[in-house]
Amino acid sequence: MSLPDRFDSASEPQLYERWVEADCFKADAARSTRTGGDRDPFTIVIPPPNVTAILHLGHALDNVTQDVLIRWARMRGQETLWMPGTDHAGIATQNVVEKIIAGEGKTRFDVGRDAFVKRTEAFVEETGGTILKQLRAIGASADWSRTAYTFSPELSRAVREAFARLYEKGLIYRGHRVIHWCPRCHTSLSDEEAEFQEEDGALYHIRYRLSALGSQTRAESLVVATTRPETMLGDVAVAVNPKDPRYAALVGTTVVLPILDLEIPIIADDYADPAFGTGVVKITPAHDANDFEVGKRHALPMPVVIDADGNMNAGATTEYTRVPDFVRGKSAVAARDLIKRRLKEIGALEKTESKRHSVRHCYRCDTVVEPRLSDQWFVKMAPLAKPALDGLRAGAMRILPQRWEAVYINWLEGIRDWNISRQLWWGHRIPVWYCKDCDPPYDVHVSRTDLTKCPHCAGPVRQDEDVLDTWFSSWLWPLSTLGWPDDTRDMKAFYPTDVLVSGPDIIFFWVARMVMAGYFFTGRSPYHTVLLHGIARDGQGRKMSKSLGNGVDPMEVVRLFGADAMRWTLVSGMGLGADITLDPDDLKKTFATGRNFVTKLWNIARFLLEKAGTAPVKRVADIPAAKLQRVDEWILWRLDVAIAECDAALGPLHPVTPLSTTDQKQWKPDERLSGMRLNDLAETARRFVWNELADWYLEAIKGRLAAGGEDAEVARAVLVHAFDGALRLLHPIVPFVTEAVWQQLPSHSAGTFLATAPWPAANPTSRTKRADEFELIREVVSALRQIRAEYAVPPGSNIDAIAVGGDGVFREEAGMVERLSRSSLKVASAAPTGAAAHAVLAGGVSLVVPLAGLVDIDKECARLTGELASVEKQLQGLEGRLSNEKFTSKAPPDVVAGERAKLAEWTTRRQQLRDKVQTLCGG
RNA sequence: GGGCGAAUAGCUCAGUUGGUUAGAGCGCCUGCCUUACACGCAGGAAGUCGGGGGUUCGAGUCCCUCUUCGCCCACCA
Repeated sequence: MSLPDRFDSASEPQLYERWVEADCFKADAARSTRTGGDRDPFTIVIPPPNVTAILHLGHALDNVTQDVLIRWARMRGQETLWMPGTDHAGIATQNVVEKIIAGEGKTRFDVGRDAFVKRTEAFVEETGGTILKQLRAIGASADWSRTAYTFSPELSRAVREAFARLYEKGLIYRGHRVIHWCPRCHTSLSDEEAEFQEEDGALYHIRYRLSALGSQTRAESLVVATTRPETMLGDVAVAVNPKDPRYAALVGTTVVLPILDLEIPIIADDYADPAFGTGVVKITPAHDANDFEVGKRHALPMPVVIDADGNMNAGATTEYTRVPDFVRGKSAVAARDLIKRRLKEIGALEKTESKRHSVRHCYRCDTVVEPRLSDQWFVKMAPLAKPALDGLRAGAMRILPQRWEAVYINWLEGIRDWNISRQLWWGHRIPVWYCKDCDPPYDVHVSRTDLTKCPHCAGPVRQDEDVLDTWFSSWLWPLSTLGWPDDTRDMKAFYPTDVLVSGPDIIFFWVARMVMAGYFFTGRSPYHTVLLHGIARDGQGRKMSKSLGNGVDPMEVVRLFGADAMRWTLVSGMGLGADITLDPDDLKKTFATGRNFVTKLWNIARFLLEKAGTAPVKRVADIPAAKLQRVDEWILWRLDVAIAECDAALGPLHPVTPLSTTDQKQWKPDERLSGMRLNDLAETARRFVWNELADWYLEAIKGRLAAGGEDAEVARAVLVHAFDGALRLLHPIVPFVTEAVWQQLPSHSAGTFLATAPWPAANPTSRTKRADEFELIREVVSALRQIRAEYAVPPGSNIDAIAVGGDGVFREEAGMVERLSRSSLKVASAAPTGAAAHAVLAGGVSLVVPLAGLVDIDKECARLTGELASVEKQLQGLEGRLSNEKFTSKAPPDVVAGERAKLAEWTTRRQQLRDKVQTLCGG
């Protein structure tokens, strides 16, 4: 039996198919302990990618992280569900289709609503879901039989139910106020969707002439500062602070709005900050959220001067008189220049100064958003935020890295109502019908089913034209994908879910809102752990993005090196929550780590199959301890160390301490920060399989395997066991190569998969005296190799080395030393020689290598002396601490005991070093 | 205006509650095509842990401060 030279990554899809055919990824609600089954559930819902998206590195990073956790949980014997699906992505998808239509010289309005929606459906049908296929290619072990879609009939039902319940509880209302409006997308946006960007702008100081000429002693004009002079056409007042003595006398009088020559009042309002500029602020209620509030307080008119396209016009229902001909129809940006020029001409422009300020942009198309007065549906958020805050504080949920908890808390504490109306066509139509014939309060009807006539007067009804914010369906995702609002088996078996993996950029959009929805609709947090990872950056540290074209294409990486190589590189290179930098210009170098590692695993398997064969092996547990060699005990011990460290890296699957306030569990403070360190898992497993199993164990048993007989059987059994254990630890990260190799092991039984094989358990007692002895042997061998390399002892010639240790402890291992160094190293005699000796000492066994003529004694002495000094220093510290009353009385007893033990250990070490220095340096 | 993060070997990054001589991968140097692997093996060089101050027996780790870069939040007229 032999394998090809390299793992063929082109075989990954076939492996994937076999998992799917064997239903390895399918979750069974009946097996969940919550429905009377015998396995604890473990659930992750995927952050649904946009249905038309194609896989980029950010997705890869996010989904590989989830897959590692999912595969780990599955091996831990959990009833594991990874819920896959896509998001209809209202605004994003609509934009894509609009762009296509634009290529035909048309707008969506030319096409018409019904035809446009049909067209978008067809587009999604045709191009959608590509990303799900790509997720398979990177090994994502999701339960595809449950694939969900936010716009499916089932999930749409959940959306309506959620809307109706919130409305019935008074948490959804229609609001008339200034919202963020994207003139390009032609829709309103939530606060979160209108992102700030720093820009260079200007602050224009405009002089408003006082019309109250009665008070002759005052200056006859006021100066207001604005970054948006074009909005002055919509000014209805200027405001000063009521406490500002400079203007107290002017309150109640009027100023003349330049250009329009309209008289507008001077009002007093706390909103005006005396310390800012001149302390006078112009009030444009229709085009500024703050001004709108002021306008409401003072019952001011709210003339609209900028239309839905962002041009200088009023809405159809408003008078045009405020927009003069010279700017009418011009864009706001163009109007700014024209207004500026006109103000200058009439001497009303006092001055212009440059100013850096933040301007809101549409998060989907980057257009500058326009504050706009309109009617929208809002969700009242404060009542929803409360339980989400309490839940985090009670430990029902944790966020890793923990620093994001402050961000989450800060946002929820200052939460504002959520505008959920979008003036789009692609999305869930708002389930509200209006009846013209009824009098209020019967004019608005929220319904779970489509209405064709008014439930009160049976007259004709008209459905709200708007659709819901995409995130209004997303925030229900952990519920809706499991069948909510019905009390389904999946809901019972898998809700609440366990971990949510995402990027910190959507904490507000999605993560926190899902928690709010979870508490509101079910009384429970939808998950107990939020794991936030970093973002992918290019070689220059720039965020990878489509627009910059600086991204690494994961599918290209898969094609070149295989999914495992990519997964390994990502997982091992990513600290908890840290960004990862990958150079898109040198994929070979960037992914060398993963590619090399996969090949190494493959080659260990080749060795095993060629040298140890495929004949059945004994279970290690059935081998009498006396038959084990030192190195066997050593590698078994090292395996247990690796398992324990991997377990520590991943932490607990879920919290176990009951939380009295709900039926959920809570994280205890000490476990709250533990686990989820996937890079530690990778590093620990790599060290074991490469630096211990391959570098030492494999080399050590070559002779034994070749010799055959009973001892060869022992070595075979231990080798298979140790490698099997390593493959289990590694499988969550590199599922393909480990599965391929694992199925070739002599211990494999037909029809079983590593994907569903049990996670190994560490035996805490496997460290033996003989295992420790092998540690010493490693040290000795390393020392000899060092000498050989440093002094260029030719491979063919001998080093006269002497083993000391009384009972010939090293005799059998000496042969191994010879093999390991691949030279003719000989153990010559059993007595130490001369003062010129380099000693490796430990545990009462020592080996002395005479170095006459080889070692630079001075150099070695300097090294030893330095080491001694540092040991002395450490001892001094320990002694100081232990003689400190405060420490010994206040520190926990086990800590003190630990320090005492350390002191003893270090004292011994100091003595050994002193002896060495004495011997070697003669003083 | 407020807050957060980053700065550790040539490069990309680990470094959990302070504690042995600060680690890994890639790159580099030396020697090896040794029958699993040159995508490899053995050995090696390379770090004032951003600067300064402080706490401590002991600081990459804790405190203060400064510098540079990045991110988030805010009614930045």
